Amino acid sequence: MANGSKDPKQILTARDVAQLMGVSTSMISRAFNPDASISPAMRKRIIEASAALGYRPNVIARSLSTRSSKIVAIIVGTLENPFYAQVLEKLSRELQLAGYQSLLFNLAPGQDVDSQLPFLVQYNVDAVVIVSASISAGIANDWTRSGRKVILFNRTLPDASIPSVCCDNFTGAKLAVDHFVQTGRRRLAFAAGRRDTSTNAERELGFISRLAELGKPFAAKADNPHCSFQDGYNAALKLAADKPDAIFFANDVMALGGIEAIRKELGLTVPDDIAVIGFDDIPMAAWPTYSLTTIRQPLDAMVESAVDLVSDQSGADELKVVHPVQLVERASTKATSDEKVP
Amino acid sequence: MANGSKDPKQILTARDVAQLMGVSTSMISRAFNPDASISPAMRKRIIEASAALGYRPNVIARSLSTRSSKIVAIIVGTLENPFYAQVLEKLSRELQLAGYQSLLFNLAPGQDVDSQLPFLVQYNVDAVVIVSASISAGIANDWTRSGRKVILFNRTLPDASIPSVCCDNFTGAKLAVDHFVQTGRRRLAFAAGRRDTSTNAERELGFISRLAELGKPFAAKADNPHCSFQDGYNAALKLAADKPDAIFFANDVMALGGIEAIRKELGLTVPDDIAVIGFDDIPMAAWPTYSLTTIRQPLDAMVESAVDLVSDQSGADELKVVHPVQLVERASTKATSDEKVP
DNA sequence: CTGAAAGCGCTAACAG
DNA sequence: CTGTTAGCGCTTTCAG
Repeated sequence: MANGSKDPKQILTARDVAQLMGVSTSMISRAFNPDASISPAMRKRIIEASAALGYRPNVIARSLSTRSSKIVAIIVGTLENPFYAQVLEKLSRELQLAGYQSLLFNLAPGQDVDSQLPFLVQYNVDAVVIVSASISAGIANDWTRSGRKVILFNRTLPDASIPSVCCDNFTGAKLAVDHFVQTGRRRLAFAAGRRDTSTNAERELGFISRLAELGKPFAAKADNPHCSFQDGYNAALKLAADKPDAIFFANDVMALGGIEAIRKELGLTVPDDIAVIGFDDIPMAAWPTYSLTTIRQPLDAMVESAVDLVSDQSGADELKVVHPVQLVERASTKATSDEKVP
Repeated sequence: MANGSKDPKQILTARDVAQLMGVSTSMISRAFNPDASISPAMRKRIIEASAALGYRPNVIARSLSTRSSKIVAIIVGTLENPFYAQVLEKLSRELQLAGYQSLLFNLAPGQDVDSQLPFLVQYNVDAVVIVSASISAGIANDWTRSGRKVILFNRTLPDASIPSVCCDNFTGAKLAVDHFVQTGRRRLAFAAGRRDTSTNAERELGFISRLAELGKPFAAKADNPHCSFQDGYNAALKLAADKPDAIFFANDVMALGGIEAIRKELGLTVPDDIAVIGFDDIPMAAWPTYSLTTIRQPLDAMVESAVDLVSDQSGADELKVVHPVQLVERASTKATSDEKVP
C-alpha cells in the first residue's frame, strides 16, 4: 500500500525529471527543443536521464503552449477505391516520417468538408490535407487567411488560392486517346466520373479536346455518380449501344467493372472487340485477369509534394503542384492475339 | 488598420465569450459539459451565443485539464488488403459517431507495435486499437495497468488480459471444410497465412482439425509470409503439385491470386478442376470474374464491439469478443456447369 | 446555481 | 547558458 515515494500515476512530467536532476523545468524543456539555448552537455545529460526514466514530453501540453500541434488532419471520403487507400497509407506514413501525426476524418457519403472544418479548429491542427473531396472556395480562403494550411490532394480549386497537388489529368487523358488511335481504334467512348470534381473534369476535357484536335469522332459518353466498380460496369453496358471499339474510363476501378461487363454481359473480348484504358494504376490493374492499360499517377512524388507543402514554412500560397503522368501499356489495349486477354 | 476591439487572432476563447456575456469562464465551460451544474436557461443562452460567435471549446486545452483526449489511436499495417482498408474506414467512422477522433499510426513493414506505443503516451489517447498487428503481452499489460485501454482487432493474445474483438476463425475454417466435402471434394489443400498471427493460426487449426474429425486426408499446405495476392498466386502453383481439387486460402486476397494462377498458369478452371474458398468477404470477392465463395467476417458487428470496448467505462478487462461467421456461397465452389466461372 | 482561484504540463519571455 | 515568472484555454474544487 504505502508506496512511499510517489503516487502511482506512473507517468512523469518535466517537473519530476527536473527535480530528480536538480535543474529547472525550463532546462528539460529546452533539452527537447532543437533550437533552444542550452549547453550540449546539459542536453545530453537530460536526454539520457529522460530515456532512462521513460519520460517523454506531453505533446498536448506542448501544443497548448505553442499553438502548433504537429498533427495534420487528413480528410478522406470512402476508401473503397484502392487508390485512395494507397494515398492515405503513403501520406500518413510520410507525414509520420516528417514528424507529424495524422488525425483521420472520414467523410460520410453525404457530408461535405465545409461542415467538418469548424470541428478541426478545436484540434489546433497544423494543416489539413483534403484528399479527393471538394471544399468551397470561401471556406478554404477563410482558413488560409486565419493562418491555417489547407492542402488539396487530387483536386484543385481554380478560384481560390489554396495549394494543391495533382497529376496532369488533362495530358493523361490525351495520352489515352493517342494510344487508342495509334493502336488502330476508331470509335472511342468515355466513361466519365463525377462531373463536380476538378480531376474528372480535366480528364474529360483532355479526352474530348484531343479527339477534336485529331478530327476524330466521339462515340459516346456516360456519366457516373460514384466512380465505382458498379458504375463502370453499368457505363460499359450503356456505352455498348454505340458500338465503341475503345473505352476510356475515368479511373481504374470503373475500368475493371467495365471489363467485367464487356466480358460477362456483352460476351465480347478485351482488347479484341473493345480496348480499355483506365486511370490511376492501382495494384489490381496489373493482375493478369485485367491487365489494364492505364495512366499512372506518380503517387510517391505526389505524396512527397503534399508533405513538403505541409511542412513548408515559406508561407508561399498559390502553390499548385502538377505532376506528370505516364501511360502504362498492358494487355487491355494490345491488338496482337497472342497477348490478348481472353 | 486600427481594428479597435481586438487583435486579429480570429479565434475565440472561453474567456472572450464569458466577457462578452458578462459571466465567468467557468460558466461557459459548464455549458459545454453535459453533467455540470448549470441552469438550463443559462446553458441555452451560452450555447446559442457560442454558436452565433463561432466559438468552440479547444479540445487540446480540455484534454490537458481532463487528461482525456477523446482521441483514440488506430494502429494499422499496410492497407493493401482491402479488408483492412474497410476496417479502418468503418472503425474511424463509428468512432467519430461515438465522439472520438482517430489518430492514425501506420506501421512500416518491419516496425512492431511495441516500439510505437511509448510514442502514443504523449498524446493522452484514451485508447489504442491495434488492427491486425501483434503486440507483446508484456507491453500490453503495462499499458492496461497504467489505465490506458488497448484493444486488439482481429487478433487475440492468449496470455495477456487485453480485450480483443475477432471473428470465429476456427469455426469459419471448419465451415469451409464442410462445404468442400458436401460438394464432393476429396483432396483439400490449405494456403496458410503468416504463422505468427492468432487469426491465421486459428484458421489453420480449424481446417486441419475438421479434416481429422471427418477422417479425410489432407492434401497439402503452403505457407505464405505476406498474405498477398502474389502469395496466393504462388501458393496455388506450389499446391498444384499435390493435385488438390479444392483449396482453402487464409484470406480473400490470396484466394484471388490463387484463382489467377489456377486459370492463367495451370490452365485449369474454377470450380470444375479446383474449388476455392477464401476468408473475409471483401467486395472484390463478389466480382463476377472471381465470384469467390468465402467466409464472411461480420465487420459491422465487429467494429461496433470495438467502439463499445473503447467507450466502455466499466473497466471490465479480459473481454474477448468473438463474432460468428458465415459462409457465403458463390461460383468458385459450385459444381453445376451452368453457373461455373469460366 | 454561480464566481474565484488554482492548476493540467509545457513553452516563452525576462533577468541574471 | 540557466532559473524565474507568466501564461496557453479549459476544468475543477471551493466558497458563497
